[in-house]
Amino acid sequence: MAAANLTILDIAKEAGVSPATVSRVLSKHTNVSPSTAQRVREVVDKYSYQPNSIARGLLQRQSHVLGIIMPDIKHPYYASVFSAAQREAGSAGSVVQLYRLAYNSAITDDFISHLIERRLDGALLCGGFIEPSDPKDLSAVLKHLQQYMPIVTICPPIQGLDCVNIFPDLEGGIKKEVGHLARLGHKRIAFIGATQETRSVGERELGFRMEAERLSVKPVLHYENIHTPAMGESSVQRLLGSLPRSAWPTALIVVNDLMALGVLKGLRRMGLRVPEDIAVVGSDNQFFSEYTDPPLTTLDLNAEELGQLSMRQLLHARDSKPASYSQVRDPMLIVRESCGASLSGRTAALLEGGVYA
Amino acid sequence: MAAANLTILDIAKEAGVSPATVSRVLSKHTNVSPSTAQRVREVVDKYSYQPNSIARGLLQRQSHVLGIIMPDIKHPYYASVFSAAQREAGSAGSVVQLYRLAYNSAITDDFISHLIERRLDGALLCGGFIEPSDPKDLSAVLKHLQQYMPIVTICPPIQGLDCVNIFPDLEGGIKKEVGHLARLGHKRIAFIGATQETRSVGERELGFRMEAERLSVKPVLHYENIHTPAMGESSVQRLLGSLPRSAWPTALIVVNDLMALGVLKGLRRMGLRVPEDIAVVGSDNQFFSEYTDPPLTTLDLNAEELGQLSMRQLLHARDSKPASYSQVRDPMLIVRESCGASLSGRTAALLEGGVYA
DNA sequence: AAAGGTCTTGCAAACCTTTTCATTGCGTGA
DNA sequence: TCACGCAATGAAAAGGTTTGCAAGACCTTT
Repeated sequence: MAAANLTILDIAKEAGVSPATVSRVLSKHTNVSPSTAQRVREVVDKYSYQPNSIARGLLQRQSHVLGIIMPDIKHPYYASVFSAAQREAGSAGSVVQLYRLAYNSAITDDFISHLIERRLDGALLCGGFIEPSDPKDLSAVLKHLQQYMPIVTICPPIQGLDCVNIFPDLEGGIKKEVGHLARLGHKRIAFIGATQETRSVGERELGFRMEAERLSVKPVLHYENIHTPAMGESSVQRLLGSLPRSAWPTALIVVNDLMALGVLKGLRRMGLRVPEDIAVVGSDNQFFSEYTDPPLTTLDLNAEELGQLSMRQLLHARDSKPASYSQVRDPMLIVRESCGASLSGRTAALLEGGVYA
Repeated sequence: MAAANLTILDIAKEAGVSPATVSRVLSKHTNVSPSTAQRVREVVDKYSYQPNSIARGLLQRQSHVLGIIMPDIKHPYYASVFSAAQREAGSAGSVVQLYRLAYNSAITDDFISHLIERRLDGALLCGGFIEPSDPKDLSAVLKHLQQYMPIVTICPPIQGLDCVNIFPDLEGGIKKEVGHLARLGHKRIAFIGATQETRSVGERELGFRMEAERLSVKPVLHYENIHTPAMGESSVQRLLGSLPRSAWPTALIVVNDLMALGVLKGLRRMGLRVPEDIAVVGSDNQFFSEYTDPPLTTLDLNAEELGQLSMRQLLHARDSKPASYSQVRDPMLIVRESCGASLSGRTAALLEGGVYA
């Protein structure tokens, strides 16, 4: 297949110079006379020679390949992170590889081995990794990986692991939502979570519990196995079905907008109006959230910024530049119509420091 | 960073054998005595040694890396294709890299050079690439790439290019939709397209025109620049705004479900009911299409199958196995409520050979 | 007992590039 | 004119693995 497989040696011979000179012309053209450079370039063009980046990588100990680990590229959140990270890497002349780590599977040594074997320049770990039975396992495994390449995590901080971590403050975000709903008069609020991404769901739940207590709002928790729209649809039916109407929550906080999409449909099927009968808010603003009926009040996590920033940090770390830092991003409340704040929306949004869109 | 950087030589020395033997133990353990193998494996485990796949790649002329070229991983269609392709590659022990080729940019020699430089094992080209001014350019550029690696395309077939091509029959798909709508009594149907993905939109438009003529349905064409939900929203307002009410189409075929999402919102904003006032159908069933209000009648392109199949073909080609073939997939009409067939839906769906979901 | 196998292992080449070091040639300042 | 510095170039090593070839060891068969 690789029919035209000529090497730097062939080019050198044809141009009547040494391979070293060709290499110099092709990379940083230092100390090579214009006439020679010209001649070499002509031969290179003539045969449209492409240096073999594998050989280069071997010598330079840099593959210019970054790994991105995430559970599901089809999830819009991950797609956004990935897209931004890819772009950032690309503009630095590097390329990204996707490694899938399923939602409910721990990071095994085998998995790590794959990454090491590839001699990646760095790894971006994105996703609320399941906390293994012994929390030390996770950091131990990742520390092993760290001996080979820099890593940056986009998930709730991992205890005992020293690396750049960039993640939104989910706990604070949910508090904003609870506060917003409480201010609209809701006294009984339910949280519909998913047991899948243990750690990121946990942060949200914590924020929910704390703020609910602080504001004397009665919390109702409900969990489903996975977070798909279908699960959202069935979960809301199950939740409300299990409660006497008098005990129904008046507002629903859904762990992510994908499930909220299903929740909205479930409520529609039950003949309930949103937000008149029950308010619904999501929690990770996706492209479709603006187009649901009614448009979904939610939290913007700024996934693109997360991806770009973390990749930038990873590249810095690879080039052993300093400036590595960890930081927590502040999610922004986006008030739309599903929370019932339409009339006083602008005011309410202002109170939470969010926007009314 | 790569602190623990020991080589096969170190392992060989420690185990008291030659590097060749270590290599043999680690790969296909052919002809190596059990006791030696045991000893080597112990040392490997002790130091948790990982062979350098870069060095291996150099020698074997196989990188075990496949490239996937697409315009936008955030688009659910591409995400699905990518996801399935990644999975398929992964189960064959290979890894995928994403290369982004923006919607409106042609495949340049520079771009191709990048791929060649990386010495990929193959490339998957996914997306309705803009036909360059001279159609021969495209196939010429790709033929150049083909000299270095096998390629598989997931787009309308490219004239003059001999490679495996897997793509749904968009033309036929739209015909099914037109037929379906005509059967429901629609006489004036509009097609809302996007000028972005010239070739795949073109196929759809062709099917639309042909079938509209055959069935004596009056077609109305309308184009927008890019296909985002926002564009869908504004486009439908512009389309209807430009026509006297008496000339309004009674049904809208939207080039993809992302835009249809916006169209639905635009109609809602104009106070029009779907499907009572105007019917809407999409054309590439996405995860959210089932959850719109009303649920969207659309065409299922089976993106996952596309991704899996094409990657499988690519891997076959890499291993120079025969069985390469091109094929056109038949999109399936999914009748939901937005087309107004809810009552006779099951029947109508049957007529088109689709499903009623 | 000799000849011929089979199994195991090591040697060394090969993969293709980059980079250090040395060499050559030329110009310049003393 | 001599010595010195600098620009341009080449030779060769290095990077880590795989694999063809050959050799050695051990066993079987006649």
